[in-house]
Amino acid sequence: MTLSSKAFKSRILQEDLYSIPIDEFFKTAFSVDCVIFGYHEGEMKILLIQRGTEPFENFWALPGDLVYPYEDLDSAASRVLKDLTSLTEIPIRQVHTFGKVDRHPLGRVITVAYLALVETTDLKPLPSSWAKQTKWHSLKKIPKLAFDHRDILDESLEELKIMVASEPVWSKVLPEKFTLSQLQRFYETVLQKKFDKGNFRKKIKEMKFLMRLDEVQSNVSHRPSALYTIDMKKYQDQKEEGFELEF
Amino acid sequence: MTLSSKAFKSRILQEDLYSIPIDEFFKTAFSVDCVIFGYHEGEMKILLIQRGTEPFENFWALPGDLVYPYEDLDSAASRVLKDLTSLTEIPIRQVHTFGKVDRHPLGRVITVAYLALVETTDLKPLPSSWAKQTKWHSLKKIPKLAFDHRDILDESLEELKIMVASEPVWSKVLPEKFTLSQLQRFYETVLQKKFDKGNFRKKIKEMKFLMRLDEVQSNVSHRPSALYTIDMKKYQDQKEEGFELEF
DNA sequence: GGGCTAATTGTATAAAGTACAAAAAGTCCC
DNA sequence: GGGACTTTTTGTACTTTATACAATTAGCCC
Repeated sequence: MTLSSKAFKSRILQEDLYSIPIDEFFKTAFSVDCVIFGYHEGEMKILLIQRGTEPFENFWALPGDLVYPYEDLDSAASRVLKDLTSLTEIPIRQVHTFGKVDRHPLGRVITVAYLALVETTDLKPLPSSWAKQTKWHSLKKIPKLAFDHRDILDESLEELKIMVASEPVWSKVLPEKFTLSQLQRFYETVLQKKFDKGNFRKKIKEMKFLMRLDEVQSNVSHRPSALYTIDMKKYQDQKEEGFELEF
Repeated sequence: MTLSSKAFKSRILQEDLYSIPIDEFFKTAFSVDCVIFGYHEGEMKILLIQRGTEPFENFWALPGDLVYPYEDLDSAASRVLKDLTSLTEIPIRQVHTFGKVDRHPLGRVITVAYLALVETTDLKPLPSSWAKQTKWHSLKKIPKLAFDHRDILDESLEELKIMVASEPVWSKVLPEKFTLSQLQRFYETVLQKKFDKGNFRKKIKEMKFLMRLDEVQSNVSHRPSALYTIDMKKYQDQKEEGFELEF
């Protein structure tokens, strides 16, 4: 990273190959967009910002930002998430890169989509110069979005559905100690599908890192449920063998 | 796409937010790299080029190129594939985007990885100023690769394994009319796993777009096999319902 | 025709998935 | 304290799917 801009550009390009002027290659901007899913008690939402500038002024859009020159892609996505929710330590997942020439009306902007799953309540609204407001929207009632953000959202939701089969993505949205009914409700919300109670718990127990505690719910007007938690060590083990449930 | 470079840059950036000089954002280059799998009769290979320039001169690397200013991402990947193999109409699949700050020793280069699957024999070697040679390498004997290309290869192979469960990716590497044994051999090669003959054909027939023809092999010194082909219309139908086999 | 090889079909068993019911353990209310 | 109520938890009978393996078939070769 010590070359001058000009030297870097011409060496990267191996210039003799191209008749296009070098600088044309560097009019492309690179951004990340985050699909931040918010889950709370059977409701899935998504965090959107309302744009404060053209293009698409006043439209709702996925939060995103340009990638800084000395910033890893993943870090950029984590930064966007943190700026909006103050949350760190949230796992994020790259979904897809969207690079159609005309996806941004002002010029060439290639964007890498990331997804994250957090508790809905964790939001600290943080309007800024580029966003009039920030708001959770129910997944069932998404407004028309700016750019190709609707495609990005759809693809991210598909990815989330795939992820729940092999990863405890719910670890950040369920309480530290949770019941199997809470877990079932999460799966039913994500996959939009009802499960039989008995059969669900048979299946979910193939996740051997589910640890039953010697503790039960209190203050519920019915038989109290046993509480479970994740054994992260056992999860790592099972992850290495590779496992995947079918729902 | 009508703004001047300067106007575009500053508007994209919504400049008041940043203390980093605008031009710093445009020293990032982005490229596509193609993992071109070549299959032929039970052997899986991969197409590599030997670099003719620094960095990593003489190292083997995945073929790739910068994305042109007015070129879709997918088109860039198709172009790289076509330049090397003369093949068009080959489906390609985006795998992942690699964007670590230090992945390229000369500067910031973000690369989007694509995979394609073609017949090994289709190669037309095409050395150029940036590549000393182009060669198929057996998947079992990959040399040390330039940059982070080994990671890219590994991830693409995983993606290919996932794809064969729900897509007839083999349509371009098996003859137009093929036998179920040829198909089984393909799956065994990709998944590195042997299957029982009878059970494999029971399972594979869940792909309802497999059409048995009224035609058999000839000139084989054993019972001739029935020939099959793909019914693309039925494939589209089944694709919409969504299906996925387990291997 | 008999031998050879791989294709194709079938079958018996094991494992997994599904639907449904019974028993258990709390609270609530009288 | 006892019965009603609710949800958890366990179990069971049944169906479907997966697995291992054997029997039959259809061509070529000699």
